[in-house]
Amino acid sequence: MGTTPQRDWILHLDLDQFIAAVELLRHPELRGRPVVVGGTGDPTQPRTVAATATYEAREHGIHSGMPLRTALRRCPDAVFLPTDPPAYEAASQHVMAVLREHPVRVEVWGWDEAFIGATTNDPEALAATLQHDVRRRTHLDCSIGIGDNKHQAKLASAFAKPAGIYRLTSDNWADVMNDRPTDALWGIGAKTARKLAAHNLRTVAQLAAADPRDLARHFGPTNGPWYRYLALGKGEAEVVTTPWIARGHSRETTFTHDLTDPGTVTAHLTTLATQVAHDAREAGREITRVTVKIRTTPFQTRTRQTTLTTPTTDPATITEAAHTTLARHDLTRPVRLIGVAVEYAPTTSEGPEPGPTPGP
DNA sequence: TCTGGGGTCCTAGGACCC
DNA sequence: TCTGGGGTCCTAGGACCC
Repeated sequence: MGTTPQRDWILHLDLDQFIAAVELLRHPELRGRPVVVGGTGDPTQPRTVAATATYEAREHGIHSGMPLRTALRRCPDAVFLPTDPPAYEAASQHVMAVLREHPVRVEVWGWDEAFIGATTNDPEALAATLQHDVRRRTHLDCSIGIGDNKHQAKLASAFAKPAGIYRLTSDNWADVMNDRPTDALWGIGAKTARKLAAHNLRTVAQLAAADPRDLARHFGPTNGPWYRYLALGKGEAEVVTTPWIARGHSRETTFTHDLTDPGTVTAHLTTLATQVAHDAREAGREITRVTVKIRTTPFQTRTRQTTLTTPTTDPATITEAAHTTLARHDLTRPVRLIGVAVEYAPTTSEGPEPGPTPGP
């Protein structure tokens, strides 16, 4: 029989409709109905958006990110459920544990995604085995993309939906990708696609053929050449199984009604700063920088930051830094959102790690 | 469609030092 | 007196992703 030699592959597993799927497992009676998950589940609450919507809800034009009030208007019969992050975390961990029982390397990428490194001569057979096992053990469907690197595998899993398997490697990259718009690439969004189009770079093929020096001039020394690298179907191929070490942490709140009283603003800031300091202590991390984010009525967002003289875990120091940073904001307009973000000192065990994005 | 929350990385300009 | 060039750190903003 035809023997294909073993080699390394990157798989990308994407759980289909993850949040909706978890909710439907808990509420089987809702299967087949339009369901929208978001916020506290109250669709009359302003400034709350959908985390996800089932296929039945999508048929009414509802999609994730849409305000719940709009979703309610489009589909008054829809069922609205609150988000339950701990439930999704638990379901995610179950899936990841199932994957790790197989002879593969698993890199968790959020709740509903994972990159999988494997050495095999039949990646489709491996993908099918993983799909069946995840389905059998967790009752969740997933799509799996197969590639030579993470970028290819990630795009392939989208082509595999729903619950399928798709292979996108350097062999078929040009055939599959060349005529697609540049924002089909993982890392190029609407804004960058528009800027590229202004330079007559509309398709993946055009971007791949562009001069890297021109790209560097127009889009920056790192990003410009990186875009072409993406268009050529290249990407990171190393699967990192060690847990991710966070660079920082943040908490923010959008108020259903704008704050106009300065005392209320500072009170909310204290709450957020205390929370963030507590989170950092919980994680055993020292804080080096504090950023205060303010969004005012015409949806204008501003940040001010303070670098601490000494890294600290002391909540009083963090809260005080947040307040002096807030004082540098212009607070003449009603406040829609307050956020506090902190940056962590690198952990002593290892220095700064290379990020998941850009590279050469 | 009046627009969430939590992350990561890059860029550009200015300060400051050698 | 007027000039250079490099390096690093800090700040604010922006883009992208889940």
